[in-house]
Amino acid sequence: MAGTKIKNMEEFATVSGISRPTLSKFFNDPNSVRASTRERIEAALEQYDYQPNLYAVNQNRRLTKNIGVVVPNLADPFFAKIARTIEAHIIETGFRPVLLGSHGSPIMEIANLENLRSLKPAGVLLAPLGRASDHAKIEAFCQDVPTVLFDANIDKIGEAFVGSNNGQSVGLIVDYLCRTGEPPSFLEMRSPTNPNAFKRRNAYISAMEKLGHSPTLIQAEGEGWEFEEIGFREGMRVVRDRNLPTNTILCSNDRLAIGLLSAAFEAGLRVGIGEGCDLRVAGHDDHPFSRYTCPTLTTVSQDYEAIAKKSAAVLLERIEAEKPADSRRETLFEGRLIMRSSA
Amino acid sequence: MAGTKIKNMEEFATVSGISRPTLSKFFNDPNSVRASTRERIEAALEQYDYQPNLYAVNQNRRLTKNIGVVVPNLADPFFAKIARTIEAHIIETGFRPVLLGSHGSPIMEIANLENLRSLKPAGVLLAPLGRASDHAKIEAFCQDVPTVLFDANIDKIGEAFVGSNNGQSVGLIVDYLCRTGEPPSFLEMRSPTNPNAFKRRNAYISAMEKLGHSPTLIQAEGEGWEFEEIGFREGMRVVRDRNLPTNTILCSNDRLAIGLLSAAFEAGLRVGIGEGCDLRVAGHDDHPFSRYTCPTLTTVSQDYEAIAKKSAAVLLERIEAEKPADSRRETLFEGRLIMRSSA
DNA sequence: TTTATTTCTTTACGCGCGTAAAATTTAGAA
DNA sequence: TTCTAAATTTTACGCGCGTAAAGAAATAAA
Repeated sequence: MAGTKIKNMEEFATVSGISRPTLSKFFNDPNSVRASTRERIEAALEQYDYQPNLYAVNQNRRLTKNIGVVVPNLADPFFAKIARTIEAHIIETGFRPVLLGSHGSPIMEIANLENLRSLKPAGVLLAPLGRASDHAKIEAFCQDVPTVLFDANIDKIGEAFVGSNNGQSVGLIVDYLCRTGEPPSFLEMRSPTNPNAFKRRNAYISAMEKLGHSPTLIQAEGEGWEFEEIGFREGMRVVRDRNLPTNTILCSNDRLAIGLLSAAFEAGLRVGIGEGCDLRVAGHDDHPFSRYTCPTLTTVSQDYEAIAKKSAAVLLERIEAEKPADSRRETLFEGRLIMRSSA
Repeated sequence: MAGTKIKNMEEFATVSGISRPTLSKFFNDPNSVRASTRERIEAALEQYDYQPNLYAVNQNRRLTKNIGVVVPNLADPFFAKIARTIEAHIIETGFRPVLLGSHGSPIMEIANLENLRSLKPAGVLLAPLGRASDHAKIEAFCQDVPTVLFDANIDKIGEAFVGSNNGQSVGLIVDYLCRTGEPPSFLEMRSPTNPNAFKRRNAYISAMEKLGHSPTLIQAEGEGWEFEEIGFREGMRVVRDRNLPTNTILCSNDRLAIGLLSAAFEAGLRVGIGEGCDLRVAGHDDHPFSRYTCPTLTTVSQDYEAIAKKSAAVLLERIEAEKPADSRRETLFEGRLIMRSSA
C-alpha cells in the first residue's frame, strides 16, 4: 500500500509477476488461489499501491458485492442503531453496505429502491415504512432483487421477515404493569403507518382480556414521524381531561412515551411507581434515550443485535443459494422487560 | 418507463432512432442536445424502460456524480439531521450523495474515506471526528479529492470550512444567563474530541471575563460518544458535592445537558427559572430532543439549514471550477438563542 | 437560394476487468 | 521417478459506455 501507484491490473500483473486472470481470481476471493501465490500477491500489494477499479469490476460481474440497507428514517435513533448493527454484520461478511433513509416518505422509499436498482445490489435489507409504503412497487422490486424485510412486515413481500414478537413483548409489559399496580390504558396513534403498531394494539387488548381487565385505547391524532410531538399533545389532553380508568399508561412506542413524559412534567404530575406518584408510564423499544428521560422509562427492549444478525444472515444465505427460498420464513425475537423508574 | 426492457444504449439507439453518441450526450446533460431531439428522446424514454449502466458510465467518465458525506456518528440525531439536510441539497443539484457514519471511530473514519476513494467521488463533505482523527491521512485524502469540512474544523485541511460561530453563540447564552440570573459554571468533557468543545470553552471564559465574572469549569472524565452518560455521571457528582459558586450550569452541548437533567431529576432537584428552582441548566446545539427534556432545555441552535446549504454550495463551486481555490475560506454561521424552561 | 453554423450520424477505439479455453507448470501422490 | 490432479499462464473476447474524428444533415443567417 506504500509505493508506486499502479493504474490497472495489467500493470500490476507485470510488476508482481502474476498473470492477470490469476489476480482477478485473487481479488474475487483470496482463498481461491494457491497459498503460495496468495502470499506473493499480498507481498506485491505491500509494495505497490493498487486496488481494482470498482466500476470495471462491477460492470462485468454478474452480481456486485453491494447490499442495500433501507430504513424509514435515519434521524430516528432506533433505526440509526439497528442500521449500524446491520452494517457491521454486512461488512464482516465481505459485502458492502449502502445505507439509505427514507425520511418517512413513501416516495423517497421508492426512490431509494430505484436508486439501489442501478447499483445492481446482491441483495437488500428493507425496513419498510409500512402502511404508507407503495406495496406494489416494493413487490416489483423484490421480484428483481433478493430482499429481506425487517422491523416491519408486509404480507408475502420479500424473501423473509425478521422482527420482534410484539405479542410476547407487549404481553410481558402488560403483565408487569398489572402485577405491580393498576392495569394500563394504551396510548397510540389513531392511524399509525407502522404495522407493528397494529400488532401491539391487538396484543395489548388480548393481554388485558386474558387478565380480566377491559382495555382502554387512547388514540392520538396526527400523521408523520414527529412521535414525541404527537405524544406530547395527546399527553396534554389526557392530563387535562383526567378521565382515564387507571393511573397507568402504556405507550405503543418510546417516542410517544417521551412526549407523554414531557407533558406530564409540564403539568406538574409526578410520574413513577413510588408513593405519591400520580402516573405510571411505560414504553416499548428501549429507545436509546429512554435511559435519560425524567423519570427513566420502563420499557421493553427489542433485541436489536439478534434482529440485525439474523436478517443479514438470512439474506446472505439467500444470496449464496442463488435462488429464491421455497417458503417465506418469518423470524420473531422476544422482547426483554427493562424496568426503570417510570412504571 | 413502462414498456419493454432495453439492455443497453445501442439497443435504445435503434428503437428510438437516435444515434448512440447523441444519446450519450443527452444522458450526460439533457440540455446539450437540440430541444427537438431532446423531446424525441424523452418520448422514447416514456415508451421503453432504459437507464444507462451506472458502472459502465462511471468507468469512462473522468468524474462521477457521487458526493461523499461523512459524519462522525449517524446515531447522533444532531448529525443525522444535518446529514439529511445536506443530502437533500446534493440531490437537488443532480449529484448523488453517499452517506457514511464513522461511529465515533477514527479508524472507521479513514476506512470510510478509503471506501469513498474507490467510488471516485466528485467531492466529499466531511465532518471530522476532530482531535481523534488521523490528520495526516485526512490531509492526504483531501489532496486527491476535493473536500469541504463542516461542523468541526481542522486547521488548513480541506478546501474550505463551514460551521458555527461558537464565540458568538456561547457569548449569546452566557449573556442571557447572566442577565436573567446568576452567572453559569461550564460543564464539559475534560478531553473532548470535537474541536468545537475547545472553542466553546474559550468562548465561555472570555464571555464571563468580559462580564466581570470568574469562570468555573466542571470537567467530566470519560471518552467516547456516550455524552448523556458522561453528563449524567458528572451531574450526580456535582449534585452530591454542591460546591458550585452559583445555581447555573451551561453545558458544552445538549447531550451533556440531557444527562445532567437526568441526574438532577434523580436527585430531586427542581430545574428551571421560576421561584423555588434549585438549578438552572442550559445547553448548546438545539438537539432534536431538547424540546422534550424535563424541563425543556434552553439552548442555542446552530443554523443546520445554512450550514448544510453553504457547505454543499461551496463544494459544488469547487467541483465546477475544476481547480483548487486559491484560498481556504471559512464560513461561520451565528447561533440563535432558544429560550425554554430549564434556564 | 447560397452560405455559415450548429447538430447529428457513422465509424472506430479505448476504458479496466471478468471469464472462457487451451497450453503449460506445479504440487502431491503413487 | 512417474503419473495425476490442481493451479497458473497465454490468448482472446466481451461488457456498456465515453469520446474523438469526419462526414451528412438540419437550421439559421445572408
